[in-house]
Amino acid sequence: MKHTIRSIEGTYDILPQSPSAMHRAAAWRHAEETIRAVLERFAFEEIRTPVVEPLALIARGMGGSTDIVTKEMFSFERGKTHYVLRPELTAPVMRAYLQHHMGQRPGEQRFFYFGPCFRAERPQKGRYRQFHQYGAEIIGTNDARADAEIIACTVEIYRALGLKNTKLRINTLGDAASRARYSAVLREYFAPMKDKLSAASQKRLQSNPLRILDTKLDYERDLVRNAPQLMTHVDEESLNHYEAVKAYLKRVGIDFAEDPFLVRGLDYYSRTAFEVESFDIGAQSALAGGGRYDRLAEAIGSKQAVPAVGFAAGMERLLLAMEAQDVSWPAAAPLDAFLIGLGEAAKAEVFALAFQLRRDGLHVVHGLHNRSMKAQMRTAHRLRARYCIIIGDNELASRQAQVKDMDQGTQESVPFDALPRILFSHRS
RNA sequence: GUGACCGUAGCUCAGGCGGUUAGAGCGCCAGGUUGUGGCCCUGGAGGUCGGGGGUUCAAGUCCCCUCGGUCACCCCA
Repeated sequence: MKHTIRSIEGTYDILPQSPSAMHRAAAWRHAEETIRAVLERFAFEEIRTPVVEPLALIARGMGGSTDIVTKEMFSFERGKTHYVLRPELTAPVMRAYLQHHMGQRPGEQRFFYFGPCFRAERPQKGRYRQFHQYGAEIIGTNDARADAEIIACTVEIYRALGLKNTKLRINTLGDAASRARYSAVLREYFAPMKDKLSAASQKRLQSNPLRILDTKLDYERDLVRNAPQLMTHVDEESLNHYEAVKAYLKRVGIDFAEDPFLVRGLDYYSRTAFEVESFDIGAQSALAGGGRYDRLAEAIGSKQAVPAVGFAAGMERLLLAMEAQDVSWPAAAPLDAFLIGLGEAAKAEVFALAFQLRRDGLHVVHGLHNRSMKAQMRTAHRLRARYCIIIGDNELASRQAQVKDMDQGTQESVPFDALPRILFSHRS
């Protein structure tokens, strides 16, 4: 409680033991392994990109009017280079795709990622300054099946984890042109009632009127309710695309709700937009979100348009939801044996024996403190060791260890070289 | 960035209107067996009461500042 150095605000440690799933390594591993298994069944390939990226990638990729870019970036400069700790992974993945000319590989490209992201927001439940996202992208096709497959994969992961009490909402934003037309219509609609809008929404009127639609302020919702519908301004091709996506989802039995006011916050989205919400994790309820982003590649410098669709999901929120629903994870591998050496010569023997048993594939530990036998037995018990192996002068002389079964309380004499066989035989 | 609540041992928490050596339970360590765990008993270590300043004869307790935590707004995964 003195001036020990602490972790930075909004960051946290994941520990071997913790009552909360989010702070417990075993829960993370279980979630990660399940996620990877599903993603790999969907034929996504893992991609890993740097934690730092050029500022311009994020600023141009996500859009200059987004909150993330204008006030939530951890950025710094050295020399002439402006760096940013990545706030998300879609733009970096697209960057890698373009940089390595991955469009030259056969067919559309399917990637998944997992890693830390950074946003300088005020921490609260489900929101941290360093947080973790996993997600997947299908790059190189505008086929509606790609959209449907991304959405299906997003929810399939929750099914695989046994997560319930979630809701999938979908919408279409139309193409770039229809989105621009609709923005103009909205500006006209809201202009007369400008002074009734919140300060934030008044700014959005200029920068991105669509964002006013998903306001959470009650008095704004009333105004929004009567606003012109996005759907009536969406281009026909996008509407057809949307209908196709919905049909594919129905075909595989994915439940969804259409939400005409669902507008994703990032500028690069067009056409399909979707979000998965949990009702168990507080105000930051979005477990995952995504959509089509056919304009991102050009925004970050590609000469050609590259159609793409993807999702991103939050690990912390997933773990909070798992915890709320008592989703369990496999217990850690049990300890096969705890070795106790009494006397210097025996301790040396135990050290070597432990090494050999580990090489044989057994999970063993021996105490490194010079403590009493009683204390070591107690430790063995607390570590839930299946066996205790005791070696003193007598055992050293006869090359026979005392092997105590910690469940039965029985004890027998076992030759050193028979130890692996005995320990393995009692595994189950 | 804004707001509310909170900050006493490793953990969970007690500490009426300020009063002298700051407590409990659990955990940890040791002893009760010259080489044996769980239960029980005994003892011990561990706190500059988040930090700084102020009021007062006296501050864990009151005031101010500050740093953290939690939750919400906002925004998003």
